[in-house]
Amino acid sequence: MTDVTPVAGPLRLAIIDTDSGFVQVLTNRLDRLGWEHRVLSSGVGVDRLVAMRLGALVIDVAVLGPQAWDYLARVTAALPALPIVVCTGQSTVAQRVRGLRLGADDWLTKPCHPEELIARVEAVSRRRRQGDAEAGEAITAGELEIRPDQFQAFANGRSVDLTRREFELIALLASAAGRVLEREEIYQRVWGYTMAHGDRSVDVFVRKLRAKLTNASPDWEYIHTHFGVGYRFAAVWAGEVADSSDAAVVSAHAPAVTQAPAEPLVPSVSPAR
Amino acid sequence: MTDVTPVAGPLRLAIIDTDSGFVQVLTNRLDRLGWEHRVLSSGVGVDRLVAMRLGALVIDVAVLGPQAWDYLARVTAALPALPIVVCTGQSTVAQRVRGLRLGADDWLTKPCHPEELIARVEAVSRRRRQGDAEAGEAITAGELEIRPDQFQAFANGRSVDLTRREFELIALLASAAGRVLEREEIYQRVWGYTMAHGDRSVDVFVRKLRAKLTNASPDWEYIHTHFGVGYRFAAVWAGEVADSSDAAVVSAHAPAVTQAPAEPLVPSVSPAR
DNA sequence: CCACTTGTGAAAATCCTGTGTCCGTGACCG
DNA sequence: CGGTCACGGACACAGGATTTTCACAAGTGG
Repeated sequence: MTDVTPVAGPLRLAIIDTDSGFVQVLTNRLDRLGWEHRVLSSGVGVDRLVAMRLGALVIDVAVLGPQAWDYLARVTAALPALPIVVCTGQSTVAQRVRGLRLGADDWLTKPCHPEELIARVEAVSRRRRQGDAEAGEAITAGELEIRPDQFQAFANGRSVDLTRREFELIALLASAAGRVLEREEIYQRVWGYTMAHGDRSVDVFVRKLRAKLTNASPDWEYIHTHFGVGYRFAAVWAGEVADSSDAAVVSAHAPAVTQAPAEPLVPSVSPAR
Repeated sequence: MTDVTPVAGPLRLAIIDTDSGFVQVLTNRLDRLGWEHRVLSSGVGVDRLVAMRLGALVIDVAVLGPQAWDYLARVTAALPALPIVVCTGQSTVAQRVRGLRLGADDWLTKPCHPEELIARVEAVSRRRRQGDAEAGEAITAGELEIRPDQFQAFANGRSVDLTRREFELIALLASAAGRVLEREEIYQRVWGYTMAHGDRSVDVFVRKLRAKLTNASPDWEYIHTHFGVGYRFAAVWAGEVADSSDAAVVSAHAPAVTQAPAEPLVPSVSPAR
């Protein structure tokens, strides 16, 4: 059996710390692991953090002084999905509890071994990724095949020519296995940070996706809108549209019948090769 | 400032430890928090753990002796979604790294403050819920199935075509499992803010719901009015109503627990009971 | 019978999503 | 270095879908 759930791949992480000795040792280790990293000597704006598209953040709250709590709160508010490991000197139980409650995922006391820090970052990241479909497994639904290994979807063997964002969006929806996903959740998991009020990005990308999908696989509908909620992925055959008769009949009282045929079509996951 | 993502509610957790003093202090604190807990003095079979439907597991690997690693591996293999916090005495960096790589989410060294342990359990659980499908389980009553993952209710497999508010209302009522809910409370929990005096929104939505439900499942009544109080959800068979009298009387007052299986508590929400 | 509550139907006010267009950025190319 | 292009993101608008509000009718309890 699988004994260890490996972290999918090298992480990109930022380290906010000024302890040069510690940072030196740590970055050496990270280099050997092939992890991208960036060392910051002070709290940078949340916007900057967002732009870095981090996989995890390691932070010594001592660097931030009295504003540490506030900073931590702002980061976790803007990037709820970002794993945060606090690694700092002596601290009281109350401080640790406060940090953890504010959204930190782990709190490690210096001096500490870089290997342990890395293991903790991995442990936290592992949790975050879980829930997403295992990377590397193709998802098939209708005429569509979504291949994470290629960052691309195919319809009848031909590439749908999705951009990165488009691919991530369709992959997320498809991996949700028929569940309705709210815009907030979609945004947070694809874009990585909290959606600003009134942001229509998700809608816009859904439109782009639908356009490309309709083009590549005209007889199927894949992304369904749930008014006031969000979107749901499901492959539905839409080749024969009998709009003339039956639709009119029930339109007055039974609007539900629109999707009468056994709809709960869940995408099937097939093992990647 | 402010928002600390709170753990949704009390967790159910198991503690594998033999240190009676520590366990005593910890369980006291847990009781005050209202968390369900169970103390085990040795590693129980993985099947037993599965049956407990835990929200988290706290474990002192010292209790397990040399088989600790193997046990940890088996647990994480069987319950990859279960948050695990190791809380044990002195350990080496290598041991901690091994434990974390094996799937433990956190590793805390005794002696430790129960509050910190709790904060760490919360931190880990917070992550888990984020990744996991946070949608609760479906609720079934009469011909009706309420599916939180779809933001929709189904009657005999067909969608009832509820709007978001309608869905939230029926979901709230149904999850109250037969309790009468006052309008104020309903409004507060569905709309999110306090009801203005004279607002009839709840009534209006109940009416819309009844219309759609009657349409989708004519032989059942689901929402019952309690004059001067509020509404109550309960599936009641109303197919053949003997017009005489007794039948009507019964339907009006009977507790009518045609609910799903027998669960005194909420019908069926995921890990909670 | 009176004072209140709740059920109804429809109009009015809002909110939501689909769509088209425009703009800044960064990669690529001549 | 300037021009082009693909992309991601920001708006604005329009057509619907949904939610609120209102005025009344109907029902309940004392």
